[in-house]
Amino acid sequence: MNLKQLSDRLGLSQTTVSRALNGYPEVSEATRERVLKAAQQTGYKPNKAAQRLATGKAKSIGLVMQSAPEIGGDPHFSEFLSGLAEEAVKHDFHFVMAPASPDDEVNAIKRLIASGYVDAIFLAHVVDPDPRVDLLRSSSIPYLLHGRVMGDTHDYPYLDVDNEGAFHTAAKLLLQLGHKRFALLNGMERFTFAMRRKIGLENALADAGLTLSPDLVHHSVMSDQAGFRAMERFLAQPERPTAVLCASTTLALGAVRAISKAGLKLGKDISLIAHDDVLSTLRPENFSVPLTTTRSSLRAAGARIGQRLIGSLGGASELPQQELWEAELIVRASTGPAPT
Amino acid sequence: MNLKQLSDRLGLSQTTVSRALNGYPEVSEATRERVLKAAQQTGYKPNKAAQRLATGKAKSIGLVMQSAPEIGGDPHFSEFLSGLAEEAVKHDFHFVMAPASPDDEVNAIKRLIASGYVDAIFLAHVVDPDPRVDLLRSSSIPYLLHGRVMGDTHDYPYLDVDNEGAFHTAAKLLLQLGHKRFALLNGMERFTFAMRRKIGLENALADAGLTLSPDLVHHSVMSDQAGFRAMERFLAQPERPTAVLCASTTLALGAVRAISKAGLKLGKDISLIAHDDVLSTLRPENFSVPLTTTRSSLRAAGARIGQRLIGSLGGASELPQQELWEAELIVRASTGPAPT
DNA sequence: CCTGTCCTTCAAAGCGCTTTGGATAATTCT
DNA sequence: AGAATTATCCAAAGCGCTTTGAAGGACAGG
Repeated sequence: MNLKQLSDRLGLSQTTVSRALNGYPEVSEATRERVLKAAQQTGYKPNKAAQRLATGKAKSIGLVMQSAPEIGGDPHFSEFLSGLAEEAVKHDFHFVMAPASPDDEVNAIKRLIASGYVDAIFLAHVVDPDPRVDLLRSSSIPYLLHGRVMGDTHDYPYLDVDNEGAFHTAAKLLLQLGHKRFALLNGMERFTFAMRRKIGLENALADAGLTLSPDLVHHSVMSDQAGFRAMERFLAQPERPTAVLCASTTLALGAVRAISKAGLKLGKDISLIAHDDVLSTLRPENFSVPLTTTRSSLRAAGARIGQRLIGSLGGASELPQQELWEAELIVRASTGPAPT
Repeated sequence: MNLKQLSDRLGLSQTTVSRALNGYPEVSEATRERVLKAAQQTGYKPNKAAQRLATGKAKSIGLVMQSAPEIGGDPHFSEFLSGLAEEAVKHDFHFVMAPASPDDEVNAIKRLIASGYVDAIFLAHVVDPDPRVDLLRSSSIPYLLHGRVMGDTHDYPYLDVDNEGAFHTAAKLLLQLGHKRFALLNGMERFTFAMRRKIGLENALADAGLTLSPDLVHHSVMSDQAGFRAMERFLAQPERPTAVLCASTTLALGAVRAISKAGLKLGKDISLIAHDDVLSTLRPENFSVPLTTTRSSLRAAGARIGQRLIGSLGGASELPQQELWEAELIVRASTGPAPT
């Protein structure tokens, strides 16, 4: 069933039917109702591709999804997506996901833009420098980043968590508790969120006249397994750390396991603070020793990004708009005074 | 840059340019090269919406994503997606994801089909009866299920794991070890995968003249938290179970925590077998006591589904095709003889 | 030199929708 | 009553692509 068939059946023109369906005022209430009813009965749904072609709008936002055999699914990704979806479903938007191998992301974005399938583009996992951001900046399609590049040029729209501040605060708490030897369990080095977290920690240490030993810094994907291995390595050092900052609860899971395996008590022999993205399947308060965390909901970020992206399409101001969310420091049992 | 502009610039007709680009034989090699080069230089990318409108094909597969404020991100979902993406990226396919609230999924599928945006549809989280499956069956769009409805009418294409067999086997192992009192930590009751797992366990017990106590069955979302709570409840029973079957490693995570909190030793006081979807962030071999599991990779299933779906569009046989994957039983340290 | 073939290219129609610029009929104003 | 609005509705163009049917040119054979 298409527009033509529907209008033939009603004895009306396509114009009128289209207008009736889309709420234009130039049709009488009587015919509008007639049209609506017929559309309902016949199950008529407009063809989006045609709509898109005619209007240039399609109520869809595009995102490229990194895909490679060695990259597994990321719970952070789906947590974020569920927030985005929550907002999208309210406005009848959908997503177009273009999978791309890591070295082909720029092209994937180009294709996405040119495809005419999407009204706006979302981008995450910002690196520095980031060619994808440059591309988006020079294109005319609306977009929004989750995260930002390094440096102070803030002429592009983003939403980011204050990662530097979060780890700075966390480190300060540990310093106040008397800790001197710190370790960092971080995400992949190339991501700016990881860079900023490291900087936050380093600055806090510098303020206290301390430095971060390169041997006590680990960068990797954020899996349970990676956390375990890295923590085992840390503990094997001649002078082992008494304070650990951890970029995610999944990493913390492994780290905690390594700690108890070594016979150490969390919150006593060793203190740990993890960043908590509020993953629905893994809560820091449910760890055997509840985790002190810097918290910022990934899902909420997704929802907010959806809101802004969809809002900007509705004709809201086009100004580059930035948003920086502070993470909450939540003290639980995994932190305590430095052992003497 | 569109086709018309490109062809004007080349002094050729749109027809010729289109044919050159799409590899038709009716153009001379000389002009084909000229066209290809120009397309490259100008960065011409065909508009997918127009292509779709003209051909009816769009190299895209659709999926609806359940979204509700109370549903968080699901690591299983993203693990599966990464498999699907792996295959899609090979064939330059993309996904169209329509988020829908749980009570609106049928409509979301209808919209997806009518939208003209997708060539095929993928569906997961099968329930029974499942109106979405009925809809797909009666529509003419190619589709594929991950999972299947209950009953023996197998006239629709699916790929499923033999959940019943997996839990049957797992239960048998525990029975051989002398266990008599079983508990089940399952996924949501409405999903057929959960139903089948329960049946597998019940049948194995029945063969041994045992029954499953309703007090020792728990259905919920598969989160760490849910696993913890349920296991605590199980352990509080007057006669506590000595064997536990667990529908996922995330549930097992919480369950194991409850067990150690109660001062019990896994693999000794209590045995546990979990189903392992091979989530990249949570490996059963890395649990403090490595977990005995029934294993079946979700990511592999995603890749296989992508392969079949994309293949069927390429004109392969349209026969309803079924596939049932056996899960591997992998014995590790979380299972041991029943305590006497 | 003319005709029949093949090779290459093109004009135009069509995919299903929106939207511009009228046209017609109903209503109001003078 | 006739003129000026206003309320409804419509024909046709256009979005960017593919594809059908046909035309023009080159080349061989008669």
